[in-house]
Amino acid sequence: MDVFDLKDDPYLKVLRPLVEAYQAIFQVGDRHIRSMGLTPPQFDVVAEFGATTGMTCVELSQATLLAKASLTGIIDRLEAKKLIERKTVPNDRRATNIRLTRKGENLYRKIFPAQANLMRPYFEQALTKQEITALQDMLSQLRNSCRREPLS
Amino acid sequence: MDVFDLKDDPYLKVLRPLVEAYQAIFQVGDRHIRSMGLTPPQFDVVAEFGATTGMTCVELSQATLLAKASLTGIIDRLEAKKLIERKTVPNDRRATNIRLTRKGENLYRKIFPAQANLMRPYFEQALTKQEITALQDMLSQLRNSCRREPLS
DNA sequence: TGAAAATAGTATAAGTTTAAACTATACATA
DNA sequence: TATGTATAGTTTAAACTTATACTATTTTCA
Repeated sequence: MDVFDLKDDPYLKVLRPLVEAYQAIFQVGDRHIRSMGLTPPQFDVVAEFGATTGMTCVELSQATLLAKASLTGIIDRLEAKKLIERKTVPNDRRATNIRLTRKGENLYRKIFPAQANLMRPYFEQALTKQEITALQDMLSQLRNSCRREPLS
Repeated sequence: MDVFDLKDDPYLKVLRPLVEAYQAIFQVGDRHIRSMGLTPPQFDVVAEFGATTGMTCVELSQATLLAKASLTGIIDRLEAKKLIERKTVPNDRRATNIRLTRKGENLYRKIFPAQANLMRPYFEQALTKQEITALQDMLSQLRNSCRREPLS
């Protein structure tokens, strides 16, 4: 076990601000999403379909960062609300094409811009354009580092 | 609804890197935590008790950022593992003092430094000291902004 | 070709999250 | 002091997450 001053530990320094920012951001957004009758993961799915003509479950999983196993239930409930539909894929009987219904598209056109408009001021009042770019870069660095094996 | 180029939207620019970094960081840490027989929230609770002589449920909730209602079950399971114990508080019969058992302290002394040592290299290889400080500041800004009402 | 390996989607179980309501106790103040 | 209000912790129900395993298909390649 290394000798290390915990007050200077980069992990411990970033962890709490990261969790607090993450929670605060989603607390604002989630309240709005729930008021529209969706749960946050359900919104993620609807939001992802934007201009597309549908995706398979695996593609949707990659796009939304939701686990494949979680999607089964989320899609079930969106289907029950008649917001999306599952269709068979011609050349692969394992796969499913999932897409918005007419009703789902209407909801998308309403809820997605509203969500972006709701969140934008919180970001604009907190950070300059340069800071946004810097933040974006540092978070990407961190993500890449954690996906690689560590040096030591 | 504002006219706005979505490609420049600070919210949309930061959101995905934030979620990806968050997931990648916790994916590394969580694997380690589970290998020690704890779930991530259970680890958070054990880690929080460090040098303390115990806390109430509300204090623990503030310290760990876990919801009060979630803590009931988490504490139940940690108590079943004999890692923490609930004791009554002298002057307030509503409150409960929660603290590590001997067994829980031993686990804490082992698992907390191990976790910090595991995560440190990923952060050190991703960001300089200055960047760590900048990241910390920007995340705090964002948190504060989201906790305030928006300007507009 | 035909068996092994990979893939798509679903199922399962344990644990967590959220919002909401509820119980018991403490506090405030009229 | 009585009564309303706040607080601590728990409970409930619905949805989600994770790891794991399973079914049905497709792909690979010996």
